[in-house]
Amino acid sequence: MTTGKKTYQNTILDIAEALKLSPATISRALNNHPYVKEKTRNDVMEMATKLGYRRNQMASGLRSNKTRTVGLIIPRVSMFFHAEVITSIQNDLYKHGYSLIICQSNDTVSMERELTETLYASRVDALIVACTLQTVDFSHFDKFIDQNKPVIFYDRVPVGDYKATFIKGDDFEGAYLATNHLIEAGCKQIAHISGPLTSNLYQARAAGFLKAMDEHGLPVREEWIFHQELYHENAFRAMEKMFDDTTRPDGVFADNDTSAIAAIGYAKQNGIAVPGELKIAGYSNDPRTSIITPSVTSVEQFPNLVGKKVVEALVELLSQEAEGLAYKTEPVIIPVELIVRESTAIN
Amino acid sequence: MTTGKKTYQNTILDIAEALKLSPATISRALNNHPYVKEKTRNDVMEMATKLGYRRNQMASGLRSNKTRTVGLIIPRVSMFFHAEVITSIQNDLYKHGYSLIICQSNDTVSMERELTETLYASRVDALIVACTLQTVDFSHFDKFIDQNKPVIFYDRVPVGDYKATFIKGDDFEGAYLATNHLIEAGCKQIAHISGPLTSNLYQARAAGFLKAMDEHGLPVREEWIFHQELYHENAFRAMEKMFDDTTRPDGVFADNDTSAIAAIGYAKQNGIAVPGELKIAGYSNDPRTSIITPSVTSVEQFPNLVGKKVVEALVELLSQEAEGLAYKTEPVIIPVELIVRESTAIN
DNA sequence: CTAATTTATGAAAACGTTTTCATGTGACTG
DNA sequence: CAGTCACATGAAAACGTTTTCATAAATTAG
Repeated sequence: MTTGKKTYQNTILDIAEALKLSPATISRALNNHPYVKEKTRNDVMEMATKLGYRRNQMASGLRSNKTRTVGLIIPRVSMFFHAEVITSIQNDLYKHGYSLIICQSNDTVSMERELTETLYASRVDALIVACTLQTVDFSHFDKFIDQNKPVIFYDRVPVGDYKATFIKGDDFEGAYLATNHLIEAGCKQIAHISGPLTSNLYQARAAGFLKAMDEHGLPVREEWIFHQELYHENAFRAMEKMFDDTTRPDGVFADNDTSAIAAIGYAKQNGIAVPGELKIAGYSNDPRTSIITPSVTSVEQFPNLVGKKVVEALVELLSQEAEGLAYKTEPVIIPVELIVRESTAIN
Repeated sequence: MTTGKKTYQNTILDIAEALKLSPATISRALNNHPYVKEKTRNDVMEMATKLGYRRNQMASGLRSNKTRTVGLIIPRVSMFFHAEVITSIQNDLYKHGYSLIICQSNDTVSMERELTETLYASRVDALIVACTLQTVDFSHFDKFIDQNKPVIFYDRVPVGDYKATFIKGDDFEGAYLATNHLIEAGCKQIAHISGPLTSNLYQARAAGFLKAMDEHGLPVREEWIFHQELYHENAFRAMEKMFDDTTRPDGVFADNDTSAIAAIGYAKQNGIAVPGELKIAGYSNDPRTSIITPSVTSVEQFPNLVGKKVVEALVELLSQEAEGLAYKTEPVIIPVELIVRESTAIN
């Protein structure tokens, strides 16, 4: 090798030089600009692949102020529902030429804040967020909103007004369906293991639960309504409390499947027959629900559909761009479906 | 507002102007360059937060040829093992100031190729890969290797020599332990539901299985060794084949838990007692294994440890950088542990 | 007290694109 | 056939940093 040129890293200038054209033309050819001759475009494309050229996103992003990258903040990738949503989002987004930076807040507000900053520094074109259960102040997202960069919330969304796009499940309906189903299966004394009321999810589910109870004129026992982090141990302890009494529930509606599974576990350990003495329903249709014995009735949330809708909205917002309004005024509501299994069978 | 300046997007120049300093000094202050007065640094920091300044990664990356971003390619985020690994990687990486771009190959080679190109275009500083089960040609990663950018493979790694860093589980040992355990529990006729032999994983596990069988002088029936995609239906069909015969296996070692669970399902449907007539062991210690009845013996792979080791190696490689060799010559082997449950209990 | 060195800052170039503006074709219009 | 207009290209500026080089100020050495 005589000319001591750099070994790899081919740029637009290398193509320009090779073809005796200006870098401007190369750029235009690569970006499908209309004013470039068919032949020129072909030449450029050919030379580009020949030289193994790859656009430098840094340079491109700096100049055009677009990164073709979207940031995603979720509590944890290892939660079944979110894992499915991500898979769907990432695959769909890729088809539209966008990359995804996935970040986990570990369900803490401070981390969510930091990540928002980091993603802002990376100048992502948009943000997709399933926020923390404790997030009630959303000002850390203002930076994006102010710059007209779309922010899409899914599943866990801000309550109240906010200049962002909302894609959410029909949590009210889900809870209503499940509770109704328990009642129709014969339950008269139903407990509700729910999450923190800071989140829209559990507000809606609590309401759905109460509506069903109310419609059937069933009394609601305050001590049987739990608002707590939906961990296995918490649910187990809730069960202990409920059953440490002479009047016992004959139905439990849990706001996630981990809690429902914990309830099943408690029942097994204490010789309580499910569904004979106690019926249990969960939420999310986690794969575990169909495997455990007895299998657990649960509410399907269609994570793939959620992902699809998120990307749909995003692509629309990113394409119109200039025309103000970087958000959709109406929330998209994803339907739910009750999957009935053994844990709520009629005796 | 009289001066029609841009509303947000504060840059280093804005700080410079506000403090009557040059942009160079601001940059140095922000990057902890030694030659900057204590007071100056403080002033800069203060003004930076006051103006809500955030470094523009595009510009920074373009100039310094560093993005502080790492690319990750995995088959699917929704696989339990990988979800756990990602969580661990992402959290650890974040502590070192790196972001992660997560991509899914959907376990297809062509997608893996494309994603590698995309991540190259984004000029990520390094690549973490759990490759496809069918990836036998690794030339698409050469672009990174040639430019001395670290490539770290975990779990599914290239067989043979390749200038990259390997973090892998002790698959041979895992299979050996599981098979041994089945034998010691009394099994004499053991089947093996394994994955495609293109992958290092299943080569090693096949070998471990055979070693254990051999050591105990047990015969291996060719028709009971399956190399196939490890899906539920495939495993179910394998079970049908095995049990459609007069001589039936009394033990099944499956290379993942989905297959083991399918085996349990088949046994349940056909009235075969587990562990009475048939003992079953799986691989990965998926949460489902401890929930199903009977619970399934499985091999724990310590995904968190895998993630930790990946980041450890990466940070080391990225820090030495200049000193050639962007890979570790010795693979890191993550130990495994057999988790014994009901499905292999002695009768 | 001067010379050499270290510390602190600024000016300006550089990174690889995209985009505005200018310019030159050739084709169409009236 | 002159004037307008769509097409095709190039020159050069711009994006916001980092970094090299130069220089000034402060410190140390001799």
